[in-house]
Amino acid sequence: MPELPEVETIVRGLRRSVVGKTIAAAEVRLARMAVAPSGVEFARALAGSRIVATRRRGKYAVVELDSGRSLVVSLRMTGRLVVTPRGGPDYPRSHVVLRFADGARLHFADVRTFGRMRLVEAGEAWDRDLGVEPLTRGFTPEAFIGMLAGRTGSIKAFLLDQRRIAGIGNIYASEALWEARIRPDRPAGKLTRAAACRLHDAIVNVLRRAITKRGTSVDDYVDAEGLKGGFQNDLRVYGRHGELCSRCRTSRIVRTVVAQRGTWWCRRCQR
DNA sequence: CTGAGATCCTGGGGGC
DNA sequence: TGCCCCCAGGATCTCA
Repeated sequence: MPELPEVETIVRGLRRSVVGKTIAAAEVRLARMAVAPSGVEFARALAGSRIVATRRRGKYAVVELDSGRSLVVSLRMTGRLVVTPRGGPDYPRSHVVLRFADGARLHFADVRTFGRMRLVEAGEAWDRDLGVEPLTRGFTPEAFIGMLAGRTGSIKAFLLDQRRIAGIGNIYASEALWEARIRPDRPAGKLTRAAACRLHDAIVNVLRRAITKRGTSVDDYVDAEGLKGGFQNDLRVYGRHGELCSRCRTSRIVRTVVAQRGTWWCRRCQR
């Protein structure tokens, strides 16, 4: 599942490979893919535009066009944005294709077709419901503590809520909670100050380390070049139920369900 | 406001 | 071993 580090890696790859290119044609091959505006209008609006920048907001990839509009891409679970060279083979399950004037192509491929593409106008507040970016100055320990106050839901659910902090998904929520030694089902508002500070640091650290390793490939994720990430080798709990905890080396990692999501943690280390 | 459940879709894992 | 069934999972919408 592409989360913040994976989308950041994709966006950096796109920055190198497609910024400056002009879209000759856009093709929506699978009609039921959620593309806005729909159908012919989407293709017509993109044709002739030049890509001027790519960036990330939460788990969204943003492709900025010279028209001032932006193409906002949500990859959900299995979405991919992969660039193929002129004359190269087609890409599997490529449901939306941007063909550039130089022959290269940007593929929006998605096995489960949950991904979405949306063309937004200049200045449109498409991200108004997204919370703070965890890797910016605005995400301070004090800000985090303030956000937690009074929240009765689990800290795991809080971390997954994109309206609070944008970009954390199931993998990095589990990893950050392990690093901070906090039970995933603890009520968010009940964390001690010290625990909240540990979690704040853990979130920032795990996301940064994952970006350094170009993201986590546990199932479908690949970057814009079609390459897997490397952070799956650094995961301490996610998907590792039954294995000994690498910190206490006493307790085995368990899998429970918290906030309707599979959650991996160490009963001994995380309180 | 807040939390829970349904929804979408398919590969792959678990169960028999 | 092989086959079939079931279900995870992010965001969004509806409902209590």
